[in-house]
Amino acid sequence: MAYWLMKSEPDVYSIDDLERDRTELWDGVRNYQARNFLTSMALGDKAFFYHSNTKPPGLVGLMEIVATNVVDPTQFDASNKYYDPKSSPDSPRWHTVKVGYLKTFAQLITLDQLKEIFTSDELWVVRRGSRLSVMPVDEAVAQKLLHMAEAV
DNA sequence: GCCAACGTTGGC
DNA sequence: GCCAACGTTGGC
Repeated sequence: MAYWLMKSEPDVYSIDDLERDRTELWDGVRNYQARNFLTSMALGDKAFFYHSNTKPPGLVGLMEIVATNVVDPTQFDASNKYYDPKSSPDSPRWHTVKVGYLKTFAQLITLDQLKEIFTSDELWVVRRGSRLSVMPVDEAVAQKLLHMAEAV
């Protein structure tokens, strides 16, 4: 089982929204590196939910991958923000996963804390200028994060 | 609101 | 295939 980190702006979709919805299709990723990580996810993998573009940014909870290699329907919808005219149903360009809610951390693990504890090699999200929205998290790093999330 | 980082596009 | 222009992300 692998661990991942997935970013979302809470104004667009937050951990509270996911808690309410229980599961959600993670649509709208239009970056090839992020997409490649999405397609390499397996059922039962877990993902840290990261709130970006908010104060303060950081890890807010944990999700589980409940469906893999799902064709992102927004790519075919001309009225959608994520419409991709170069993609076709015959050979869809964008695949994603469906995530399920596991838990909300008792307290946010802020980006500042992450920067104090991890190097940019250990955890890509602390890398300056990193805009990648989906990334792998090393097993040892994941265990540390889970421990931090439980300690109050 | 600013701006650095950086991915994508398109002219050549 | 290069690279300038442009658009987006996301911390601050």
